[in-house]
Amino acid sequence: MDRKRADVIADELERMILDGTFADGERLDEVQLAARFSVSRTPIREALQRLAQSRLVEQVPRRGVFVHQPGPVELIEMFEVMAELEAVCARLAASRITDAALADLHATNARCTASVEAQDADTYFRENERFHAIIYRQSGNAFLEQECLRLHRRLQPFRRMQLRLRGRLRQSMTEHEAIVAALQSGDGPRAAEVIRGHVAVQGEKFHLLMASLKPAAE
Amino acid sequence: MDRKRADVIADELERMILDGTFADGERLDEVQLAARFSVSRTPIREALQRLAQSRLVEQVPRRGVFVHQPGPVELIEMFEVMAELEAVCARLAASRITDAALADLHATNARCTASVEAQDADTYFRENERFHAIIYRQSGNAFLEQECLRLHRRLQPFRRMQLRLRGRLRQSMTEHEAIVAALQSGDGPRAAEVIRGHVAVQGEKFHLLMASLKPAAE
DNA sequence: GTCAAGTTGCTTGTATACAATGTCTCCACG
DNA sequence: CGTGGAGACATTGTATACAAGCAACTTGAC
Repeated sequence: MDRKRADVIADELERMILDGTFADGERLDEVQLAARFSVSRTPIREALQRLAQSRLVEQVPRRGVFVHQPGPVELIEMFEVMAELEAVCARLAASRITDAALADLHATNARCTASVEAQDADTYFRENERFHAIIYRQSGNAFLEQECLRLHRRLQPFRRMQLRLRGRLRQSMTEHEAIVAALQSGDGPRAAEVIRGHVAVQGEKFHLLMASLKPAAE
Repeated sequence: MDRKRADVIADELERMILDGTFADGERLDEVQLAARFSVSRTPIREALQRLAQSRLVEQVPRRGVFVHQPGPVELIEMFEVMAELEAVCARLAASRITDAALADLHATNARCTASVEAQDADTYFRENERFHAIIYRQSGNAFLEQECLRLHRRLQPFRRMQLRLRGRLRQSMTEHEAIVAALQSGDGPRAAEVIRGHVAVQGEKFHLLMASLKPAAE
């Protein structure tokens, strides 16, 4: 499947916005971007519209598009929704999960733990993502799975900041173990409860992190 | 705020797809639509891309866009997610809801019941939508509220089909009362449980309806 | 000196022209 | 008679030209 240029530009712009290349509230000029990517305005406009639907930019008619970095409140809210969605996935998965998926969860968790020991951040994130993706899939609800993947992807850059918190990773792995154990025993409510806390704490930790990084901001 | 042409066209196309004007799998020709709306291809393309992000149409590169009517399985899944999302809203709202909102819920419910008696379907749906919107809002999570409104809007046309089921509306109102009662007493888990069933049953009823309407289909 | 109105310039929204690509058909060859 | 390839056609993707609208600046009057 060959993607059209507008798609790769949308991904690139998304990456740039999430990386902080563009400041919050900054206006994205169509012609500048067109020149930057060596394309015409049309693909740029398509890309910007896609970003607008993801709420990464705000489109003001006849004024332009402005990048919309989610503020602390919005982030907390998004993490709260993510936690609830994952809790639903876990609850449903507890009764629907296959033995193969359980084995996969165990293996993924092992690789995840190993990467923590090895301080291999990239592998950690890849395996961590895989862990959660398996649970989404095992909810047995393809629509739910898609929604979870979408939100997970949007929150990903903010999860990365947690690397700086000492001891968080080890605690996180312990939670993963507890989740798998609950799933294995078919205890849906418990799995939901554990994973809800596991995800929600990320939002709270992020909050703390933000507060400590820019104490005088806002 | 004056919307641009592409926006109203997107809404119009969305309405047409949901109304069944376009069959599932039908290709939407850009030039035909352009002629139909008396605009150029550009606004049509923008509208189609918006619909593609809502999964109402599928965009195949170099092939065109095809309407994607959600099948029975996908619908069941969407209703399941809707039920879970509303359950989360109710649980959160139970501890955050204001007295004013509670009064509003009571009033809305009263109007809803009255419209059932008067067999005023339009009023019923408007008030029913308001009822659920209040709960979304009272979750205290603006992001969650937006997501709920999005999904609710997508499922709306399928909810309408339930009018044909005798006695469903009265049952539905009884459930509304139970939800309000749980919220008023601050019983989050109970409110969540009731509203989950209230929404999930719609998916199941819909399933029955589909099966009874086209028994030999598929 | 200040306020207001007109004009200019820049930006977005729309239309059309062009390019690239996929598909379908038709003809030739095995 | 079937199959494969080449070419034409149709459709999407991209570029550019044009129109419309808003904002800011300048200029003139009070």
